[in-house]
Amino acid sequence: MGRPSVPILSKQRIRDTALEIIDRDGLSGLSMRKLAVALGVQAASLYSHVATKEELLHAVANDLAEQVDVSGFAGDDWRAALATWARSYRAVLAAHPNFVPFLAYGPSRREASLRMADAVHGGLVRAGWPPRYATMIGASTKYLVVGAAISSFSRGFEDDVRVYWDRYPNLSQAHKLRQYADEIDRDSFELALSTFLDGLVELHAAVAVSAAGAP
Amino acid sequence: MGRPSVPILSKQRIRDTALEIIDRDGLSGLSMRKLAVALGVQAASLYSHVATKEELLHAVANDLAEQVDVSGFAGDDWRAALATWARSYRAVLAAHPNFVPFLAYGPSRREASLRMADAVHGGLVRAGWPPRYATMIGASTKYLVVGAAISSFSRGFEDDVRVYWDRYPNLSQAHKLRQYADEIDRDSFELALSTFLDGLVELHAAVAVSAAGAP
DNA sequence: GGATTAACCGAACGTCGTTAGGTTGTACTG
DNA sequence: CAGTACAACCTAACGACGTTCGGTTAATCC
Repeated sequence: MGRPSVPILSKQRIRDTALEIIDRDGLSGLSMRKLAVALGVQAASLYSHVATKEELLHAVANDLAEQVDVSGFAGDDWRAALATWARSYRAVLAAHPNFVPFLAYGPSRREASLRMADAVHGGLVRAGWPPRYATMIGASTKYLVVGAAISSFSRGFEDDVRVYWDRYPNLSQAHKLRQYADEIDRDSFELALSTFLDGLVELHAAVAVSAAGAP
Repeated sequence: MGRPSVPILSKQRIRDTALEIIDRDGLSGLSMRKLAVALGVQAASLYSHVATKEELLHAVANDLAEQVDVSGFAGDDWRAALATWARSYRAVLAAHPNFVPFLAYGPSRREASLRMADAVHGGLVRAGWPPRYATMIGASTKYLVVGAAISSFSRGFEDDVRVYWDRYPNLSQAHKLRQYADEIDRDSFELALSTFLDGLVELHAAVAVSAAGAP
């Protein structure tokens, strides 16, 4: 066959198609061969553009991290910025539930994840939080988001639904159970988030460095 | 050849050895062949005791879930029970960091997980929480625990920060270095947990069903 | 003591990620 | 404008994986 007149592959197209397959067939449903077929190519050809499957997945993760909204940390309302960040983060993960488990392997070497962490930390310090608190708050919020994503979206709610079933016998229709689970998940997340942020507001008054904070 | 005089394998020994390999070599470091070698047996022999590798991993997960302490929910201090549960849950996951990512696939059909969820839910309802709040509080707490476990134990970005720390000025904190990472993780978790629980105490006063709650 | 079953083995199947080496088109060099 | 370099795809194969099939032998049951 040889080289095509116009290139068939590009790193971006490979990443996009990989995410499509993951969304459709699950994380373990993605193989380099299946990905190659979806791109109209042989599996070996992918390795001209991608070093390894794992690197590809990290690149996909990086694309997703880029979609998280950290713009709020440029402003002066740190509570709103945290809330926006957390909800946006969660929304991105919820849009690709099958991919969430991969994030469990940590944000190693992902540019966008580090940029995100940097924006959060900088915004909080600028709002008067001592650096150590800024670090902890960023970590805690991420715990909530990632924990919610993993516990909820990634196919695990089947058994939780059974528990809900016992507690709420009026929900006897299976299709409503799914709806209800989503609602419970969102409400649980919002409960934890708002409780956490409210607590932080009190804490801020006690520990904030006023020099960098209010005008 | 043939059947041994005294059985070499047992389900429990297979599970224990599998967890040992995961702890040592990581989740992807466990293969049925390697597991068989560790047990002094051929790979095919495992399938007399275990239907599939995934089922084996779920069984291991079930063993771990059994170690989580939900005894507090038998008492009448729901806040202490929640705190004990969360810390115990986290400790179990921290003891087997390489296994945490598997939990991302959800606790489907794990008896011990269901028992745990049931104990939590029952304890909270007995303390006067409306069932819907009991469900949400259980979910929220689990978010925190699982999120903390995944974000922290399973390959955090301590090493990478060393690589990137000149490029991201807000991240160049000594807090992120490896020797402080564990401390930061624990403190972040405790910050989120105590803030959450404190918020719940206020909420309890507003929504609790007094009939079932206090004496 | 003969049949059944439990426990392990050897060999194989199909799939996986990945690599080596080929072929052909495009782009640059003299 | 010929020649070379390289880029982008190919075919073929490697070793490891989860799993299955059909043995072989020891314990167990009637």
